[in-house]
Amino acid sequence: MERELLLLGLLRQHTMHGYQLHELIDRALASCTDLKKSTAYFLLEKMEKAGWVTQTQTQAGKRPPRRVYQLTTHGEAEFQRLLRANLSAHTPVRFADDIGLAFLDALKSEEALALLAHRLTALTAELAAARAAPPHEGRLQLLIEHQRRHLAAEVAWLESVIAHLQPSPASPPPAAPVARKTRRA
Amino acid sequence: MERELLLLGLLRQHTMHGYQLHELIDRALASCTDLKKSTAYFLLEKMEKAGWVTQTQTQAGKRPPRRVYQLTTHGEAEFQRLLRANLSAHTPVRFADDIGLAFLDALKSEEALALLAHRLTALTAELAAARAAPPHEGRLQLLIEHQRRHLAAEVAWLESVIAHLQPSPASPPPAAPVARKTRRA
DNA sequence: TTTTCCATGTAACTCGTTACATGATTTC
DNA sequence: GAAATCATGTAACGAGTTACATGGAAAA
Repeated sequence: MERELLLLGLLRQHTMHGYQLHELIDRALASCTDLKKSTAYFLLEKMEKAGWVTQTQTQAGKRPPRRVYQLTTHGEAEFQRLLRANLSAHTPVRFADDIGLAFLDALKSEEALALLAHRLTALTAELAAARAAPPHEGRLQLLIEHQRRHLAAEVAWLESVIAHLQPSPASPPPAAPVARKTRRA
Repeated sequence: MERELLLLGLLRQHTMHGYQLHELIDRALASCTDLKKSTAYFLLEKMEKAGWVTQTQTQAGKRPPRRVYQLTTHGEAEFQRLLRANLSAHTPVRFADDIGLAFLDALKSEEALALLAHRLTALTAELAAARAAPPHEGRLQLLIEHQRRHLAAEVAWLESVIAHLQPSPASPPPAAPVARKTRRA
């Protein structure tokens, strides 16, 4: 529901059309969240059907008319509801790219280190990008700040993993896939 | 692909059936990742079709036969491929529950604080749970450790947000859908 | 004049979850 | 004898992405 919340929250401040919303999110919030164009359009349509927003066409030359959206009273109520739900709950974070760490020993430690070094580069670049982003108005700054803190912590973490990985030797696969005899109940 | 990687990695160590895999993940890795039963079964079937694993039935009384899976050579190759991809890349993390923070000003600060306090409770509980989890073998411990570190950082972050939120007064909705006199940019 | 930007949309697809169904077996 | 556990599955749905299609306007 957080995408709906985002759209409603933005629309609450200014009426906007889909392209505009997508662009705003893509520019200002790229480091924190993302919302594909198709998703934005889809969601806006859905919210209109649900009566959360209304739509007003404004023509500009002969291009596709802008569908400018505006919150309804019902939409405002939904916003309040979603906001409270969002603020009061914590959504656990899953680190998809941690899974590989569980199987580090499947690789020679040199290679593992090289791969993690590569990851560290990517991570550092992301942190740099997040730091480079211009300051944002009001509470938006909170999100950016959070992301920065988080990324910095991730860099530190990854560096420590790499550091602790140095002294271990190579280990070949533990249980070969060809093995036949092995059976377990 | 990280779910496939996880299954392959576990199957590489011991041959196992779906129920067993799900249980292992649900018990040992609950704080780091999750994998629903249906997903596990589905993935195993998919991987079998793809030739990454083979399946051996073992009957136990009259219950549904255990389908015990084992890596093939092809599966081992895939595992290696997925592992490298996983280790070398960084997957950006999105904090879904940050969105609400952007719109904190839509609520009276008392209420915002109460909601965030509620979130903090949930977060603290999660941290406690992560800390309570028993130590795990080998590299698995890395994941647990990461999650713990992360959660601790999140607690600190949330506490700082709450602390900085204290001194600000109430602010009514900035641009009401019904159109009031009050407007702010 | 060619590229980029504006502005919309649709269809197919992937991934994963929910909810349901089955039936033996062990535990209380 | 009831409840939890073992062990499998299926069907429907939901959310979101990808890739595609359209066409005028502005900028290079």
